[in-house]
Amino acid sequence: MIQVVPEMQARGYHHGDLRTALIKAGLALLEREGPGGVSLRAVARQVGVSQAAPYAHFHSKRELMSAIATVGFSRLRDLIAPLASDPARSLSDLGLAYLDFARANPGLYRLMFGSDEHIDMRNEHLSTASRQALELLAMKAGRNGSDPIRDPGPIAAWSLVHGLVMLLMDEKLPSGLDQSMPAILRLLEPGVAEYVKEREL
Amino acid sequence: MIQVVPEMQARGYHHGDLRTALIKAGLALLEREGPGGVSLRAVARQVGVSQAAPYAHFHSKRELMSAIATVGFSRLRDLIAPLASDPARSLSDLGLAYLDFARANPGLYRLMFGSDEHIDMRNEHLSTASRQALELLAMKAGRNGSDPIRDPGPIAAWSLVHGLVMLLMDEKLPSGLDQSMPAILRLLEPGVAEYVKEREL
DNA sequence: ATCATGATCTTGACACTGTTAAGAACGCCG
DNA sequence: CGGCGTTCTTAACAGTGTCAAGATCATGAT
Repeated sequence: MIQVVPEMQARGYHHGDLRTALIKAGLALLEREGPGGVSLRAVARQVGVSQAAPYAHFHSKRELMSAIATVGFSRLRDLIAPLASDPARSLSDLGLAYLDFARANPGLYRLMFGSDEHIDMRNEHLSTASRQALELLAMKAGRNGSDPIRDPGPIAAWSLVHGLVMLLMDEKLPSGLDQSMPAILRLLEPGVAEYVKEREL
Repeated sequence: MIQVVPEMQARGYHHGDLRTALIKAGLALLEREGPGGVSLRAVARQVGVSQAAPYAHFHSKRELMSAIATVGFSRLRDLIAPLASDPARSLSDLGLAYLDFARANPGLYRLMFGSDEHIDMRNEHLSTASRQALELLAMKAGRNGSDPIRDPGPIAAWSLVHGLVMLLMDEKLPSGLDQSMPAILRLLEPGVAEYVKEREL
């Protein structure tokens, strides 16, 4: 027997692929309960191992959560990548796609873009996955060659969408706003155009 | 002796004013550690009472946190109240004041406007304090008589400022943006004006 | 083929958390 | 002065993240 790759052989003392199983179970629990509701022990229970088993693969709960957030950023990148970067409609279209992602994965979004109490942005995999997704997003959203640091346009756009996502998820806004989203997102475009014209960029 | 109000008599078996002392200590701990770092036992320890003492004044930790958030909304209302409601500059000025409040009390802001895992919006005091502050804010920001439900302007404005606050607090944005804030906030005004003109309001 | 080694997993424990029960100490009203 | 309700303490429970010790397994070296 020439090393049968242990796919899906969850029987016996050794699990076989505990690391990814923990991440998958964590993702499920995350969407069901939110970031605060994920407990390492519950994830282990779900997978059918003891409470301390995860520590063979993650130094801490925070590291598991960081791994989960990492797959979140990969998903976001894959979702953004095929979108056209039409400079005219890009802002609101990108905003809608971003919004869809957040509303389809609220727990994951909160984990990725919330406070760093649950994840560790110094984690290498996480920080590169995050950078890749956000740089792609900035590339599709910004005018080519603009300085994303000083340019208020992209910052305002991201803030607007992020704030909208958060307020919607936390139910701080009245319900039934779904068809207003495009109009809300487009409100920024005249201001950005005007800013660009004034600075003659 | 006509009922000497027990101010500041923290000695003996009975504390004297434990309820407000807990709220005050909770506020301090909240700003030092964030909402997730506040523990009922730590607050009790700070005040010098046993772990179960708070339960004479609050049914649960969530109720203490709700009381803390309530003073947060009162503070916000008092801070917004004296501001002029100049319809021309109101949006960005209000936004700057709101932003100042959030950055001066990041833990409190997160508690007030974050997810409802820590506070209970069905709490009567909290919901009225919240409503008062937000209605005042909407009144100062909105055109008089506009329907705040369907009008995308106020929603976009709140979302923009809230998102900006969150991204700044969570250090997702590059540093040194302070002087860009007015420009960022003003980016919404042309779009709102245009929207109003189109609808001929 | 055996064996040692390192990776993986279990059991048991520790300190911490929110919360409740039982009872002690206190202020106040009759 | 006596009872009573409020306030507070101690003790306990289940849950958490984390670590230490040890058991089990897979695999490479001999």
